Amino acid sequence: MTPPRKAAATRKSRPPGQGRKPAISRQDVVDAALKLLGPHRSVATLSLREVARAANIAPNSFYRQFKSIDDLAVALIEQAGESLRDIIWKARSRITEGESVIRTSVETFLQQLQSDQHYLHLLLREGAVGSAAFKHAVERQLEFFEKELQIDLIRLASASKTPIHNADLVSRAITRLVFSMATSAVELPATLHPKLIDDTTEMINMIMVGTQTLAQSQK
Amino acid sequence: MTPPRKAAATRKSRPPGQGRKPAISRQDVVDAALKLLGPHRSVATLSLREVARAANIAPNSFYRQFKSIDDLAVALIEQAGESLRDIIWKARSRITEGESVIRTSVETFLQQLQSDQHYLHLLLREGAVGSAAFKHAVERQLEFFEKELQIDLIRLASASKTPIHNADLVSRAITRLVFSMATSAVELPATLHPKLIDDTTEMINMIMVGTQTLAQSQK
DNA sequence: GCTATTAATATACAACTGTATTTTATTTCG
DNA sequence: CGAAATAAAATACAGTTGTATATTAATAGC
Repeated sequence: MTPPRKAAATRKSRPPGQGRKPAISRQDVVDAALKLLGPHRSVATLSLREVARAANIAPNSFYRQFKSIDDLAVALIEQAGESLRDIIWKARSRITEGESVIRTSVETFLQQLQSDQHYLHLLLREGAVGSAAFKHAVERQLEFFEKELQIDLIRLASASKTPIHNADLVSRAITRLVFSMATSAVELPATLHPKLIDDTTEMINMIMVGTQTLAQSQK
Repeated sequence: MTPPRKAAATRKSRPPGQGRKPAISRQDVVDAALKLLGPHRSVATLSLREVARAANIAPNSFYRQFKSIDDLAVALIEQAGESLRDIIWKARSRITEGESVIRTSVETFLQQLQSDQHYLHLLLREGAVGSAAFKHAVERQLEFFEKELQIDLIRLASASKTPIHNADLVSRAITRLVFSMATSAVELPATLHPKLIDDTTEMINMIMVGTQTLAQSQK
């Protein structure tokens, strides 16, 4: 379908001198890889030739876009991160009502996971396997998530006069928890998703109550 | 009356009919695979031939011990689970003092991770990639961990008169958190481990305070 | 000793992998 | 146009993979 957003031009567009016009773009290769992947297929199992086949290019043409499969994987992760940031944004815009911030966010997150352009799964599962560059790329995206969450938490705290203790740890813990639970969701039948949402919400709630209690007792 | 019998074989003792004596055991193959693995090598990258080579057997002899590489992987996970249970036991025996239960446990966990017989890493990282059987095996070991933790939590709660709310969710959340943080530890230089222990301890502390506060407010 | 039974190896094969080298196609500029 | 430059494909190669089939080795019971 439509890739969520055009990837920021990581490569500067070369000055169009003379020569043959490129027939395929980096994004074409990424899209081909994405078609191969899915909730149950790991990026580690992709071979260069297979991706090239899916993109309808000769094996060697792959090298013109990426220097290796790992390079491709990193690009995939970065796009997944963008997709994730979209989701956060969506969740935020759905709040504002009198509803529970936590629950709404968790729901949005898991809904997006189901609708699935194969993006999120990469971030969920593959942070601990693969090349160093790959792992680092995943770590970076998670940190973005944590950062944004932390800002939200602080804003929320000052708005509702409920103090917060160690906002950085809170956001980190919540991030880890949500990602871990979401990973389980992928393997679960959809009928159990509501319970998983309940559970996750409750876990986060514990952390929030905990940090608030600690903040008050230290005042 | 019972005739003296030879001690039970390691795994499946096959009825000792006639025929050639086995030269290698399942465990030999597992050990060979373990030597290949390590904190930065995923089980997904093991090939049957490579394992056979490491075990000094012909590729086809592998099939006598395991029906596939996935089968081997499941066996690895189960042994990792046993190792994990040893760690828990060790952590428990180190408590009893007046020290913090949480901190001592987290410390023991991470120390074991460093000393490393390559076992734990499997459980930490690979729960979301690989075959369905493999993922299920990992999930099962994590559930063991959760179960034991839950029992501990309940015992602790009734001993210290501090009530606990949703002990199952608490143990699940803590398990996920610890595993996630431990996964990060593997990639981190050892100098940062103390901070990571501090952080993890604090996160767990938040959850504990949260559940206790909730339990009291609901009384 | 002979034979049945099992264990392990040897050989073979087709498929696939990553990449080096060569060839062809297409475009732009002088 | 023709030359230069670039993109893509074609060809080739050495390596690995999983497994099917056939062969050899060793043991236990008769």
